[in-house]
Amino acid sequence: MDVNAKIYEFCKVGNLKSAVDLLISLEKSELELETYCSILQLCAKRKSLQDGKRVHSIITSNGIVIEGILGAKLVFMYVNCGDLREGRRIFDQILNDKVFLWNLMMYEYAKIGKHRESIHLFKKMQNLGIEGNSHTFSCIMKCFAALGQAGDCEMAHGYVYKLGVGSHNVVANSLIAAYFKCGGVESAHKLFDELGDRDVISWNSMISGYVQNGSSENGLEVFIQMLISRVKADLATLVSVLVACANIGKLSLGRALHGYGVKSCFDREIMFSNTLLDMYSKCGDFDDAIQVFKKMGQKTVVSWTSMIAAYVRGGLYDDAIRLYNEMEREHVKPDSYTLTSILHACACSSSLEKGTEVHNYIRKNMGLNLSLSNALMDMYAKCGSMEEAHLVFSEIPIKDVISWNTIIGGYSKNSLPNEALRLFAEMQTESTPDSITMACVLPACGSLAALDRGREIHGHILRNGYSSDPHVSNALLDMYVKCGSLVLAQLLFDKIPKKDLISWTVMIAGYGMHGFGNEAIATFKEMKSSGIEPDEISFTSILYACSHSGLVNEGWKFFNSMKKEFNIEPKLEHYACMVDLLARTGKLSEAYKFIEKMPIKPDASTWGALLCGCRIHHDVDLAEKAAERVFELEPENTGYYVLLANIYAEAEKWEKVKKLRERIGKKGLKKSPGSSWIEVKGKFNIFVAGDASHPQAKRIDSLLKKLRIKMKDEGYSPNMKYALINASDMEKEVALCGHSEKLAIAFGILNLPPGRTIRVTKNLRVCGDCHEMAKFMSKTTKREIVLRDSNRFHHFKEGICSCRGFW
DNA sequence: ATAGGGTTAG
Repeated sequence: MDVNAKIYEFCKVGNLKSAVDLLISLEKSELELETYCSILQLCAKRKSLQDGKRVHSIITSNGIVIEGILGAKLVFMYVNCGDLREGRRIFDQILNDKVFLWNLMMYEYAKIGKHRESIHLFKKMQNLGIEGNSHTFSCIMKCFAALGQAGDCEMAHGYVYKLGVGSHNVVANSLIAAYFKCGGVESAHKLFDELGDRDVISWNSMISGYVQNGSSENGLEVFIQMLISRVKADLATLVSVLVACANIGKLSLGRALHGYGVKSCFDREIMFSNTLLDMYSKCGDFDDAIQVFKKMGQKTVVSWTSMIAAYVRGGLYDDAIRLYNEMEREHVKPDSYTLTSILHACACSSSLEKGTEVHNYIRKNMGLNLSLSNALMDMYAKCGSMEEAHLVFSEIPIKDVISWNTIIGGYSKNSLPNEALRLFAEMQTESTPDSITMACVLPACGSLAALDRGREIHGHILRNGYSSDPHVSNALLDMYVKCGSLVLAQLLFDKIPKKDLISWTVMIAGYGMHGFGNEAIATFKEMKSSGIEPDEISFTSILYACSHSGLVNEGWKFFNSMKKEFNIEPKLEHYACMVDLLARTGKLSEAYKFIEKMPIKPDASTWGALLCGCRIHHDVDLAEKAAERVFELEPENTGYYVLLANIYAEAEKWEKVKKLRERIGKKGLKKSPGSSWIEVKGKFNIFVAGDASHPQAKRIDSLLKKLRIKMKDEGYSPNMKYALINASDMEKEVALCGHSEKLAIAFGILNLPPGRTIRVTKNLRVCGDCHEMAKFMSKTTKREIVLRDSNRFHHFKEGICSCRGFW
């Protein structure tokens, strides 16, 4: 038998080894070109680059010119075996006019994402006058779509029709998909309407096109049309329709599709099961999601990730982390989706330890991308670790709006408002803020009481039409409340068309902080009658409101209704509110008994609330009891030692003050000096007690002296009731109280136009002497003074304070 | 005598 025929026979039965062995064993052969072709063909089929290369070198050493069909075969072999570079080298070498080969090269580039190279080849092909066919266009459409160039899609569309291949199903289908990817929904639909012969892929392209363009409803509509047209749904159809169900919560349809899929044996397909699992999870049916997960024969990283995400969605963060650990034990490698999910779980459950572990895993195994960096930042921020968050932020080469929002929101929430505002300013030069940015930065204005800055941002919000976003309007509301402008908050609140639980809670808390207990209660009732159920946070707000206005009976009613009416178990903060309320109103022993009977362990702030009440009502004995518990629980908190020292001082128990000072002396007390600030013309002026470094220090001092004399003349006795213990060294301040809030108010009187409200913010609670003086100042200078201390607001007007002594 | 259109997770 002829050698050619022998090799051909080996190739025909797929015996590549024998074919190649025989070829190698031949001396300078006189094989026919077809023989080389058939053996190259088999190499391509087997993807055996090694054999292909051998054959190639034999061809070259036999001095055969590589051209025509043999050249094409060689290119095909190299491309198929994954050596695109060598394939391209030969492709460029041979003069070729075979459309097939051009298509092949274009496809390969498209496959690896080099869409531009693919289009480049297409243009070259056109220049050479080689006409494309349906394959050419389906490929080129995919490239245009991937680059998102809608104009190109239309151009190609016209071109395709001129050549007369447009009616070809494959081309039409790829055009439909391309239009969807470039946002040309209407063009896609028109094309589909005009398409005479719609196959299952035409329908699938429409369904998935709609779903991916955010109109799942339309996708389902097309699916129904498809059923009516009696086109049989395949796996891809089901996957797209399940995604649509997941997007818009169509659980019952999803279930029906589950049944259909099982009947069609798609439940063996991993893609079907994964999509199904995600559908159940997004529709809130965790039990069925778990069932699908359990029954899956094989699980990919996608399956695990979807299940983890399902737990995260349901707030079961510990379960999510548990499942992640289990996945690791099964040696399934997480990808960036898994990691963002698990980081989110760590963020929401404040698991800094696990979060850091995940960060280390990423560092070691894969490196960061933008979503991962954003998720990491969020995790660190939510765990209160802003240094780490900023480190991640600073290492992101190209930050997106989410990166900025995350870092700004992180600083805002972690009480670093100046950092938040600084980054917000920086963001405006480097990126474009969106509505979420507003909701992230506004709390920073709130915590600084930066009303002017807050107003500026409000302007920005109005100019950009962000006001209808509920997050934004709630953040604005909160900002105005915290900046002391309750009237503006009220106006804004009334204008919110759809008030949610947060809007109501912010308003209730606002009324409470400003001393309008009855308004807070009315608002709470209004909220209930509008059909919104309070949660534990709204109860904290209403209880605080009661305590700031001394409404004992109402407070008890709300506290008791929590469990009875709403089945909400009171937490530490609710107990603390009640202790605060009882203690402030002088029911000290009742407060003490209340703490003793608590079903959960009281913390420092519970006892601290009692201690506070003891100061107001001068009960040294109970104060000592409460203080001992506080010191046990929070030995490092300076404020409580100062508080007890003041209680002793007010009772003139100087020996005890001395002893307390000695006790602290051994520990070494962290200083937290009182400071107050006031915003004038957008600039913050910060004052620290006894600090004379302010440029206007002399003017302020002489104004205060004048006021002090006037106060005396009008019968205000120099106030020795309030013992003044200096927080930094626990020494009695013998001289006149030089507290920061007085300085700031005086500065406001000197620098703000008459009639303008003076808004001062203090980091600690207001001092008694300052409180008295502020009353006087409001009367004698005919100014409204709004003072925010660490606890609440004091509105001074005509010698009266809104707190009516509850502070 | 070789390639093609539609498909899951944040």
